[in-house]
Amino acid sequence: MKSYHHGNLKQELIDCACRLCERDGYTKLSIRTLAKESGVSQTAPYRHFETKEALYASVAQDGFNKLSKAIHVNVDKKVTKKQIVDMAIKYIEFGLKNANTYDLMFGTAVGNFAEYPELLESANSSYENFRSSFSQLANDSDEVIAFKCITLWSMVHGLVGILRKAQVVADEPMINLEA
Amino acid sequence: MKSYHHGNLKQELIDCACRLCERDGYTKLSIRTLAKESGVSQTAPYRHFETKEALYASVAQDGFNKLSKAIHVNVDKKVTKKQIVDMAIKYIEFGLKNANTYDLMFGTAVGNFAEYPELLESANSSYENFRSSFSQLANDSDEVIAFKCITLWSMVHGLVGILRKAQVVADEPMINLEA
DNA sequence: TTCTAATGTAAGCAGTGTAAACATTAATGT
DNA sequence: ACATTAATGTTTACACTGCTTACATTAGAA
Repeated sequence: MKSYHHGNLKQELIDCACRLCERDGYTKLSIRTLAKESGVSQTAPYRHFETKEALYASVAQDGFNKLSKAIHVNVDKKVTKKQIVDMAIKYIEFGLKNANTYDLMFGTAVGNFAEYPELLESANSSYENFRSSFSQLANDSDEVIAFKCITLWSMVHGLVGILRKAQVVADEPMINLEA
Repeated sequence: MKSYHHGNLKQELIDCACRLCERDGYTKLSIRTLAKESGVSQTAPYRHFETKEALYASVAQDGFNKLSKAIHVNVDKKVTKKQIVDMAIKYIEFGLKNANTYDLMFGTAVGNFAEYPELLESANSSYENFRSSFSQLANDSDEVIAFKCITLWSMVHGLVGILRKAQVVADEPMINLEA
C-alpha cells in the first residue's frame, strides 16, 4: 500500500547514491539502479536531478560537509601547532577512508562547481575551516595565511593521492594509519 | 584501395586515444568513435585491447613516458638543489598542461597497474627519476631519500590537484605559470 | 472545489562496452 | 610451393546507459 508519491525521494536518492558511490566508485553508479533501489520508475530521479552530474554534485557536497566535520577545529581560542597537525592527519584519514567520495569531490566528474551553488558553498566552507585555523595560529597577513593553507592542503591532498596510488602499485600500504 | 589488414592499427589506436583523451577527457572517449577515426570496424580494437581499461593503460603509460622525459635530470654528475626545484616545476607544468592525461595516470580509471606490466614499468621508471635525482643530491640513506621523494612528490602532485580545483572554484587561475 | 505545479510513469532513442561467430590474410612448417 | 595455423579484421547482437517526450496522478494554493 504505497502511494503514488514517494514523499522523500530526493533525500533518499542522495543517501543511496552516497552509499553506492563510496562502496563501488561513482563510475559504477547508474541512475536506473538507483531508482530501482528506491522502488521508483527509472526516470523519476530526473524530477530531482537534471543530469547525472547534478547527482554527483549532491554526493560531493555531502562529502565536503563530512570533511568539514572531520577536520573541524575550535577557532574561538588560539590554535596550536598540534591542532594543525591533528587537522592534517584527520584530513588524510578522511581521504583514505572515503576514497571514492574523495574522487568525486576533487576529480573532474563535476566540471564546474559554480553550476551547483550548494556544492560550491560546502566546498568553500571546507576551505574556510583550513583558513580560520591558520588565522588563529599566528598573527599572519592574509597572504601568508593563504600561502600556509595552500602549502598544507597540497601536502595532505597530494599525500592522499600518492598513498592510494602507491597502494595500487606496490600492492601493500606504505603507511598504515591504524598503527 | 585499402587492404583488409590495417598494418599498424594498435599504435594508431593508442596515438588517437592519447590525442582524444587529452582533448576531451578520457570519459568522453568511446571505442566505437576511436575505431571510426581509424577507419576500421567497431570491434576491431578488441583484437589489440581486451577491455577499455587496457586502452586506458596504454594512454597512461604514454603519459608516464612523457612525464619522465619532462622531469628528467642528468644523474651522472652531482645534482644541485636548483635542479630539484626545476624538476618540481617541470612536474607541475606537466600536470597542468596535460591535465586529462594526468587524471588517467593518477586516477582510478586503471584500477591495478600490476595487470599492465608495461604501464607498471613506465610508472616505476618515472618514480626512479625522482629517486635517483635525490640520491645524487646528498649522501642520504635509502629511507631518507624515500622520505624526500614522498614529500616532494606529495607537494607537486597535491599542488597540481589543488590548482586545478581552485581554477574550477574561483574561475581564474591562482598561479599563472606563464608569468 | 477547482486549478496548477510538483512529482510520478511508460515508451523509446541514440549511444555504449563487449561477446560470439565468421572472413580474410600473414606467417610458418614441411 | 603449398597446406595449415595464428593474427587480425567484420557482422551481428545483447544488455546496459543517460536522457527526452508525452502522459498520469496527486498535493497544495486560489
